[in-house]
Amino acid sequence: MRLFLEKGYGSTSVADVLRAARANSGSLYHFFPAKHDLLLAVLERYRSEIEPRLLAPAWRGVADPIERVFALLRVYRRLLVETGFFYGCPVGSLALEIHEPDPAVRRLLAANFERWAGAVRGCLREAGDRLPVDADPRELSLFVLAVMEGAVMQARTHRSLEAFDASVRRLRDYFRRLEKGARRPRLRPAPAAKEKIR
Amino acid sequence: MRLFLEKGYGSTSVADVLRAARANSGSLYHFFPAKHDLLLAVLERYRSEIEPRLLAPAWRGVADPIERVFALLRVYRRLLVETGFFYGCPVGSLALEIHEPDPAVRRLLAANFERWAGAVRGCLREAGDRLPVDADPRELSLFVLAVMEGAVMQARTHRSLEAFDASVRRLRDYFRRLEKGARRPRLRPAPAAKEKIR
DNA sequence: CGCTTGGTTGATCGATCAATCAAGAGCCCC
DNA sequence: GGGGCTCTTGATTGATCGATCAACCAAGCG
Repeated sequence: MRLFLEKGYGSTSVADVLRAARANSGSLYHFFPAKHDLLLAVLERYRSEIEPRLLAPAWRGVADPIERVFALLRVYRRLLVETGFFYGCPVGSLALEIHEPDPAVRRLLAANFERWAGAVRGCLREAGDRLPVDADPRELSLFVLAVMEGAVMQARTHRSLEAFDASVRRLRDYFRRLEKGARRPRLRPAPAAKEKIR
Repeated sequence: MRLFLEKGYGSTSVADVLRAARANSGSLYHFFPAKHDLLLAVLERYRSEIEPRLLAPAWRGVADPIERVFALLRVYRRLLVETGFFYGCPVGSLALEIHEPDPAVRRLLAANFERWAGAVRGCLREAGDRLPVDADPRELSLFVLAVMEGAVMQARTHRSLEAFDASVRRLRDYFRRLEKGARRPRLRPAPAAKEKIR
């Protein structure tokens, strides 16, 4: 996982993996028939770790569903800073590196995106009527993912947070305007009869 | 350019280039000291072609500056469709593939982003007071680039336009709300005293 | 005609690539 | 103690990688 994140899939040789894992080629190939299966395993693990290793820490102490979206973005910001713009979103990097139309790999990349966006979607749904009815949570979640990936890409390229911070700020502005626009239908600020979905 | 776009830099062998160009290795290395310089030349050409080969056709017949932003996004949408989600943004793909901190390559990638975002920024400045004063054109242009790159990434991964269209729709919604919010200060629709910057 | 310059040819280099394989090690059950 | 199983060892394979090189070619010039 570390090597694919740092050097990408194609530029990581099996010898690199063997050295880092202090294993012999025979052992590796006993469990993974080909290098390709290593990528599949990495992508599966990323997917399974999105919830416990990414979302859970990011949302610790953050109850507000919309704030959670930005808390998630803050994790990527911190990752960029702490690694000197070396690590970005591993899934995004692999998604653009893999050009071959391998169905299994693409399905796993899509599953990673789907879980990420699905989590954001959950937040937006939880936000309920704070957002306008025409702000489809599904659309919005895909939009947030696009902004994150594009922002991380620019940050890594420029080795600067400017584009990242600018993008997050504009996204924040959008959400502010969405919330302001949603308050039109019901003007009563009373939180008493707030119906709970689910 | 075609090979780097289709297979990426690392997965394109010099032999691939030689075959496609019907040249011999000696000839290639006479002009390009190393494969690395091939990448530099490609990135320089991309940068110089942004204006004539991307912006000019995209904006033909589109006068409205804000519409031009979305006309630009439409080019990427068409590219995705016409190539069956094979081609995306070449600069974005290379930006995420190149992990080594090569200064020359990174500078050229950044220059490509800068020119793209700069063009969008020009549109936004031209839009003038149709946008709120607090909507910094620089921030907005980086935001638009992030959305484009993230949207293309998702489209290629899912082999579907859903995330792309959703992202563009949300960006459109954002601009609509920005325009609506900007109309507050000056309510007169008279275009007479419109001062022209530069 | 000889000589220079700019470019071409394609075999060849050592390194590295992903992947293989025969041999053996450790362990459990009988 | 011995068979059977899982897993490890590491040398080795053939292909491919980026890059080099001496030889060659054609146009230009005096």
